[in-house]
Amino acid sequence: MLAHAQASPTFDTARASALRNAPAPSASSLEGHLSRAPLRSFGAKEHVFTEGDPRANLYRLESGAVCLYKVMPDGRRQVLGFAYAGDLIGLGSSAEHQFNAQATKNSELRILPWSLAQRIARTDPEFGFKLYEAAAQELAAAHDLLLTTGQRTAMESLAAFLLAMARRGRRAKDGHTIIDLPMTRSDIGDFLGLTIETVSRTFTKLRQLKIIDLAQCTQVHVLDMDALEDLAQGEAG
Amino acid sequence: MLAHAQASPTFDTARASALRNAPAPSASSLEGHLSRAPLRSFGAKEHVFTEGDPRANLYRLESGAVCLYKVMPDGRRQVLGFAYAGDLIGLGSSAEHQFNAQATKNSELRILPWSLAQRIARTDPEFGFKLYEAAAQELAAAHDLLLTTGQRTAMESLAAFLLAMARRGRRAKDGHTIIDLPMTRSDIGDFLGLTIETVSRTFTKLRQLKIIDLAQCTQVHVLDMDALEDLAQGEAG
DNA sequence: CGAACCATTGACCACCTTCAATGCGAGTGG
DNA sequence: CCACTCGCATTGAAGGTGGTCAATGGTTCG
Repeated sequence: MLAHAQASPTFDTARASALRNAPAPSASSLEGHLSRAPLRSFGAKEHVFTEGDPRANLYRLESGAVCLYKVMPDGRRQVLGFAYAGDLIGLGSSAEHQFNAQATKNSELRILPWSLAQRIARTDPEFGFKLYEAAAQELAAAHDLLLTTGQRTAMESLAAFLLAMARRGRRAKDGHTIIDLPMTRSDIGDFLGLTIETVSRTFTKLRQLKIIDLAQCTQVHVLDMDALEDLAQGEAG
Repeated sequence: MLAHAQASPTFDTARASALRNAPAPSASSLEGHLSRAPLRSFGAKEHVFTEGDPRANLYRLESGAVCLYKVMPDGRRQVLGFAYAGDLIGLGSSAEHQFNAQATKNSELRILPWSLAQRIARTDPEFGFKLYEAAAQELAAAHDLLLTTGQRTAMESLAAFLLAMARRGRRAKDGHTIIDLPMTRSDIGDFLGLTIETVSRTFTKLRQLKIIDLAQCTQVHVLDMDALEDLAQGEAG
């Protein structure tokens, strides 16, 4: 019998936390090169790149937030994740980007041309391995999201999502956690594979269950963290 | 206005094709080390590793097929992908495996301890970059699957899945493609986020629409490839 | 031959979507 | 200052897609 370890509902969209968690805090080669790379600003709603663009650069988000998504011909959208400060953007193996990256607010990114990156990778053994760790981190996040879109109900999805956001926000106040949601209901819906109406209704249900409280629609107070965790794992009715 | 490039319904589960497509056919370092790594056999239904196991080894599948999946506490299962000969298994950034890998038939895998891999990566610049490319390839597959589980209908999902399988099988006969499905309806369902009943019913509908024909339940004849492609992109009723 | 597993089909129903109306807040211009 | 608009969130009603439960048939294996 297979020992089913708990599937952790992390959605850890921290794309380069492998980097941040590096055992050696001495500036890694990737870190070193990136910190010297030129900085560019993007306005809210501006695209860093779109699907089909040549994959010319590796980016690191310095400030702001970026939404990664795919679209179908009829406009249906799947959000793949959100990037925050410190995250690498533009990892991939093909010649062209396979998804879109759009700043959700004013953002600053460091830009490292892939041509240069490949040159570095050829001489610096650590560099390629750092890239690998960042990609593997993203892969784990994608796998977590797959569990949600494929198996979880709307309630379970939103609970798992809120837990993941709580884990990166972690602003505690008078006992219970406060979560800031720097994205719209539409972003959340397209992330979880739900409509905005379902997202909104599920927020309402969570409020009625006294599990969360909504100060504004962008700020969630977690009243019962245990219940939220049970919900995310499908252990509640 | 954003130029919406066609979202390619690939599901390219070929995990290490970055490797196979390497421009230099000269044995890469990864290739070289792996070809010298010890070989181990796994019987059908045997697990290569399970979620929570220490991530001790990097594997390459030499023959057979391996199913990668996550499970929820109540038994719901999400298949993340299928690995075939040549694919790398066991990529990740955490200390423990975050999903299960189960041989679906008798399989042989080469085993390279991560401790050794990290030592190689420290000296061989190409090695880490190859790992990165393999991880990025898997990431793209996961993103494609997300589009399916998150946005596509059952019909669209199955069409996209069949197209992806056709792309890797490609056995043509008297004009139309033949697809072999080396997995059960349950595997397909858990992959696409559907139940086996829905998968079965959707196969039946595709047959009634004269888009496919089912010789056996494991062999699909594609009668109308264009219609299948339209379906996968949501461009048909 | 029986057992076990898998696939198919049917009936029913629940969850989520769709369509629609309302409310709310920010930004803009009269 | 206020009316207007626009975008976003919420809520309601109706409908459909896919899930659940159940029965049947086919295939493989012991």
